Amino acid sequence: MDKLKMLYGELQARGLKLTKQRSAIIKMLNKSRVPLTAEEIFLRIRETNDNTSLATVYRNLKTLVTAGLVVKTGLLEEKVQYRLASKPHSHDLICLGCHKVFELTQCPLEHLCEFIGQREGFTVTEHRIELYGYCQECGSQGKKKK
Amino acid sequence: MDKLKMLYGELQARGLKLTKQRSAIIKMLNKSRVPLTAEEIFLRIRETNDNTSLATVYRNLKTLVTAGLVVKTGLLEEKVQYRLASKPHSHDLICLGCHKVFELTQCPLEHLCEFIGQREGFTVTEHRIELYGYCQECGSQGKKKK
DNA sequence: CTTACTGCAAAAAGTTTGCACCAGC
DNA sequence: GCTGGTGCAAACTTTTTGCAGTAAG
Repeated sequence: MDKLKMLYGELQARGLKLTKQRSAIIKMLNKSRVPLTAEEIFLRIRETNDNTSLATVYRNLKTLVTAGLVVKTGLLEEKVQYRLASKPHSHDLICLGCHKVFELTQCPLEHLCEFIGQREGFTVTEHRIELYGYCQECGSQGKKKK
Repeated sequence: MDKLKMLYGELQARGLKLTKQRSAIIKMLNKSRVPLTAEEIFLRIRETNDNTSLATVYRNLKTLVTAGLVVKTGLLEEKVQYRLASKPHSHDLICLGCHKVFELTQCPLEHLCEFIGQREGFTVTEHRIELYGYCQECGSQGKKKK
């Protein structure tokens, strides 16, 4: 729950209010092992927090992405998904079987980035890595998905 | 133009026909330095190739993505974009200034992947890396975008 | 109090689909 | 010729917006 406090701090630092709906969205994303679509967030929030509108979810996701607290994913999926931005430089291991997301706490590119940038004459300011495959549980089944 | 031939071969190998529209889409993606949205492709194709429908562009993009010839990108942009799948394991340097995409011909993760996978108990079958920053021309301007 | 945030309903944007016709192989 | 591909228009899904009312700081 420490992470949540930090996030709330981030919000206030940017002059954003901490509304019931906004905090619900953040909590939901924080709780989920899997990235969520806007609609999924909406549905889950609604279970506890009665009248909440999908429009608000969209508005907040946009705000949070702009604020850098949330990132989009899901290029391999049908729909755009959202998840909390990870701590600086952790990346994702995404299981094609169960769709869980495992975080790499150590960035494998950290040191490579500068080097690559220099070689290509490019100033790398940000990077995104997604590793796809199968986690231990989904193991070698391989074809399981869908 | 060698690349195009290869792609066409890929198509036929999968029993997909090489229609005028399909080839136009591929050429367009091949020509562009920047990933394109479905609509952009449609508009550009239409300039030369009269009556073409947006629906066909969507259908083909879907087919091509499934066939593995095209990939989605654009998590940092508003809309989903498409580009030709790169040769096995090249990755992207994406300029935040001019939006051009530079390809890394050498995969920095190649050897790291297995290692990471093992350490995390994860079988990595695929990965996606996007490096963002500024290319030489856009250089240190830094704030240029928008 | 002030200003940002919200819900609702309506609108816009993006994507898919049914159908009759057409074109690669 | 057969089968998959296409254009068009309509349907659908996803996302955005205007507005009046509400709540956080």
